Amino acid sequence: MPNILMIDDDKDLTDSLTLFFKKHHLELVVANDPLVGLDLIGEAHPALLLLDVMMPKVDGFTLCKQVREKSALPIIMLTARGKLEDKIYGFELGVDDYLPKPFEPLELLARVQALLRRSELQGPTEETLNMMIQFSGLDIIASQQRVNVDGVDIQLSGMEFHLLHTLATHPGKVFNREQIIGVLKGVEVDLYGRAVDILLSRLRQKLNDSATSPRFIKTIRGMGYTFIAKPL
Amino acid sequence: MPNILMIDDDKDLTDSLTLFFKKHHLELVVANDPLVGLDLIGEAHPALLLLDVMMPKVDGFTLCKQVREKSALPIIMLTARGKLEDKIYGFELGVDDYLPKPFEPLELLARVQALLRRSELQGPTEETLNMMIQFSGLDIIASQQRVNVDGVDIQLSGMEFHLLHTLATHPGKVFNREQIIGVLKGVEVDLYGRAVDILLSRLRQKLNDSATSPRFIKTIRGMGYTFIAKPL
DNA sequence: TTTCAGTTGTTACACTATGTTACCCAACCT
DNA sequence: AGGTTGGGTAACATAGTGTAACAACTGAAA
Repeated sequence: MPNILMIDDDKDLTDSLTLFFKKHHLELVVANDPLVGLDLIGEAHPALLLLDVMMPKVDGFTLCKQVREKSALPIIMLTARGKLEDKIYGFELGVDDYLPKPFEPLELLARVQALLRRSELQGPTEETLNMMIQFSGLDIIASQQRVNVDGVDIQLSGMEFHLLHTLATHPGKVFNREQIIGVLKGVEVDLYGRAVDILLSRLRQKLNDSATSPRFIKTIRGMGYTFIAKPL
Repeated sequence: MPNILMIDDDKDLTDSLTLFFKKHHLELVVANDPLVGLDLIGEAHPALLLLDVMMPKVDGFTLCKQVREKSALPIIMLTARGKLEDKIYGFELGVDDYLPKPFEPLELLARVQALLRRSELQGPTEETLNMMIQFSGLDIIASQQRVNVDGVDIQLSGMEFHLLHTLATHPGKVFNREQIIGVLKGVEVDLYGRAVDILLSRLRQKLNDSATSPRFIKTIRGMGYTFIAKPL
């Protein structure tokens, strides 16, 4: 179930599209405030971004630039400015498609699906392939799901790796259990037992880490867990 | 230099666009006859297809269908028929973008570049299909269906090869079992047993790979399989 | 046609990753 | 201190995966 983030201050539009997309088995996550939207990209991990141009505070072009600095997230730009120069400018910023308002919801849907179809075939980029996350005593080779502690390769299960990767890419950020479950399972679980704790416990064992005097993952009582390894 | 195939019977248009694209460092290969165009796809190995809808002999929709049966070649449809239903129909056939005539050449160029940008991230272009795919310890020669592991040629069955090729051209992408069955059989099947698992198991044996500490194909529990070989 | 070899699918059972329960301890309160 | 809460993890329960062994299919040769 791919989820799609729409950043647009027009609440009427976002409301009606949410409904429309749901009918077609797509989940639309909405941010009516562009700054909130930017945060949501990191949290909701959308498969595609629908971006309005004219918004208060930050305009869509600027937002687009910021997103593109970090990721190849598919973007469709929506705007009342249908002038050629605007379109060209949008495409130059790295937008994938540009649809002038007002548009038919069906056409938007078709374009969204076409772009998803195209980008789902996509593997990681060259940089991602060789990317390593390194800390003192801990190397994580993301593309191969390999982890090395103090020079020794260790074998993590899929979930353990995913969890470690998530924490390690956000050092210092405290994740609570719901967020962790959310990241690991996709977004929709609210009932869980101690699964996260056990997972953490097993991960620590394999990392040779201790709960009481942690080197990599620290427990924040009443809150969750956070990554504290020393940078290299 | 990516080359682009345009199939359109309007010679004035194709001539002027050829010139225009050349100015922008893109080579446009033209077929004014749709049947010739279909042949050219196999010969010129274009990176992208510009397709007119209304042509004598064969219409663009039919042509599009035929192309999509064989490949994921990026397609932009160009047509005077700008009605919603036409667009929807086009997208349903697997088109990537749909631009109503008359259009500004600059807009077409921007859309072509956007689509190339997107699909180049993606993995195999048509040319790649005939080339060698190489990873550390693994060579795949697609045109000859030959595979070499650590310097030793190994003998794969048709399905095993097809599977390996599919995974290897999308490193990092997780394929679930339905997708794998779909790719291998060409049909969407939802009933299946453990056929995929067995196929994988046999492939791993021949590749000298292990399920528990994989070098080439990793299992993602509850999801499917993904290719993780080290790039060369 | 039969026969054979190679390929693909099914069944069955072993194993592993993950989730649940339960109990204990540490941290944080009066 | 005693009590309460949240976290660590051992031990068990379950579901997803690996693969051996057999069955069915395919196509080529006899």
